[in-house]
Amino acid sequence: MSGDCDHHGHHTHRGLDGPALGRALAAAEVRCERTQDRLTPPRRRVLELLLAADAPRKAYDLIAAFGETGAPAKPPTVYRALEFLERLGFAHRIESLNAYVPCRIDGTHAAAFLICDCCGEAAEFEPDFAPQLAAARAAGYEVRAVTLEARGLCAGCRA
Amino acid sequence: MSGDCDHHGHHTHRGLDGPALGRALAAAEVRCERTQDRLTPPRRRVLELLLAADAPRKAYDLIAAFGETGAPAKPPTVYRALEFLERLGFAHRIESLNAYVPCRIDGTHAAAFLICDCCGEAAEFEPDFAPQLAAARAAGYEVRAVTLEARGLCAGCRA
DNA sequence: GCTAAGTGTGTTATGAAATAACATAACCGT
DNA sequence: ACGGTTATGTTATTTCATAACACACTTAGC
Repeated sequence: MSGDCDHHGHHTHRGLDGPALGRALAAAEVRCERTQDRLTPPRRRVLELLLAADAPRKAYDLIAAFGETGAPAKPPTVYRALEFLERLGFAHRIESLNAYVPCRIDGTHAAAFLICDCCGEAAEFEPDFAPQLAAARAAGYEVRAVTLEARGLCAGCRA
Repeated sequence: MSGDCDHHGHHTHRGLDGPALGRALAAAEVRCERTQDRLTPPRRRVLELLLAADAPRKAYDLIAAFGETGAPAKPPTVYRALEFLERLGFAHRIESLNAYVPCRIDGTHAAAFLICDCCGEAAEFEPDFAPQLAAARAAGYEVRAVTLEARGLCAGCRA
């Protein structure tokens, strides 16, 4: 599925680097300071890896890439960091991919993705969950978090 | 999360048994005959286990429960059956639970669930994905399947 | 009826994803 | 300094899922 797509050269790199990456990390620092949360080195490193990536990243990819010197991390290090980042809304887990992306929209407990089955890209979009939330309320549910994952083909891979 | 909920005795059993179970299986047979698909013994057995369950069922639970005599199945047997049942719309995988439920609504490639973090129940509801599909189209995506999973508390566990 | 293609199953083994459990260290209010 | 709380390091294990290959069943064409 991911990686199937080498029949086009259409992929814009979404990963951040250099100054843009630094700014994003700095912004995260600021947000954490405000809420008294601690963007510790392992958390910051995992966020950096997510922000720099062009596509959803698997936990074990992050584990392998964790050490700047090439040394891998231990799994709990990365899973704990991911848990923190998700909790604060800096990252999302894409369940149907077992992979993680940095949040690109900043809606805290709701996320929606368009996932291309051909090239593996996952585009986050602003979700309008009004009808679903209404249905949930009608059923007596108190909703705390919602995720939507749509699988299909992106514009580039359809062509 | 699942199983946390013994503070109420409010859970209606949703699992089918006896005649109702037989009718559901017979209906599945008919649907398969129409489309020239084969509801073979292992597929039928896994569907039966799902239909009889009161809650989402894990793959390895199904594996353990597979044999009528207590003998477990081999993992591929069950995973293949689940793949078939999902493909035909008889079952859904709930990604955030790594678990499976029988389809209770019969909308083929869309599914939406309200999942109670307290008691583990997963209620399927009729999804209205119009706003999300519109957003996808606007982004140039061709959507093939959508799933939505809302986590929270069911009416019983809120009380 | 034979046979070849396609589909489904049985089986062994392995790979991938996530967490349990416990020890150690850093932070922070008093 | 102290004790509570939060975070990390480390080992090991558990849970989830699939690869690979042999065998069996169905079925369409001959």
